[in-house]
Amino acid sequence: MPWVFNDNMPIYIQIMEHIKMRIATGEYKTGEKVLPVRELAAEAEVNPNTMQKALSELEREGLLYSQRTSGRFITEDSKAIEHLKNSLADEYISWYLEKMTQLGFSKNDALEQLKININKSNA
Amino acid sequence: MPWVFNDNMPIYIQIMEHIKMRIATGEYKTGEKVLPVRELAAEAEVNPNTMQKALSELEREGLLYSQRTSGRFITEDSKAIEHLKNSLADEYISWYLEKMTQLGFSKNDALEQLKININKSNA
DNA sequence: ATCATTGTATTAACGCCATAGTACAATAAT
DNA sequence: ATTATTGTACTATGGCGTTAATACAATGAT
Repeated sequence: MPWVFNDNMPIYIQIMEHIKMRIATGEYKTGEKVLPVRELAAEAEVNPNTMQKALSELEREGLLYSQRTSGRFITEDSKAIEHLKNSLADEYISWYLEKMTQLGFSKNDALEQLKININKSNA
Repeated sequence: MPWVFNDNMPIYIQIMEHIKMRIATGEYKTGEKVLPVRELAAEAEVNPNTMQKALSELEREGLLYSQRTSGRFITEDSKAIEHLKNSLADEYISWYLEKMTQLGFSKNDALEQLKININKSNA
């Protein structure tokens, strides 16, 4: 499965978001070992240095930890993972409301437009 | 009113979005003259070259046009402006649904979470 | 003990973004 | 006619992101 990046944001930031998403949804499980940097880099078709940068940032944020030579693992702090999922969701909701408000929609309009879009794609 | 930028995207891209928003909402009206590059740059606290880049990109997209020395103007194509507003809204909606879906929410969950957030902030 | 695997560090090169400073061409204002 | 204003172009500099290539240290596997 190819990792998709866009050009207006640093790749390493997008990798971080990608991995956060996988942790938040439980696709990467608590304490689970992740693939070695070099393999992840190959999978994402990215330079190992770039992957390393993303991973060490995630480590700094406490979502991963590495053991010198046995590999790198997802945090065992399940509260942190729960918190991650909630804060991502909050982030997305706030962003949506903010943008729609800037566009001139009220909050209820923003809700309505979402409803309409969902119903449309169900038809 | 200070223009707010974040660090993970080129400033000129963010300026483009900022101005698109103003055009879409009608804050900048059809055919209206916009401030000279240098003044916009000063207002945004950005280098004139950066503002120039954003403006010429918007011109390439047909949202602005410039007359050699009399200044720069908002497009008079009101259909394009209407289309801009719709496509921005669609973009925001799709993005929200996509992210929430990736996080493991169903579309209806995404709707519910939005409702909850709106009610919370009204309380 | 040896070897492969792991995370990590370092150096070099290139491109894009942003700033700074300067200049020019066309036109509007006087 | 002269001047100010406008968009535009150009050069140089610095920083960050990305790739490439290489190397080292620690440990697990054999």
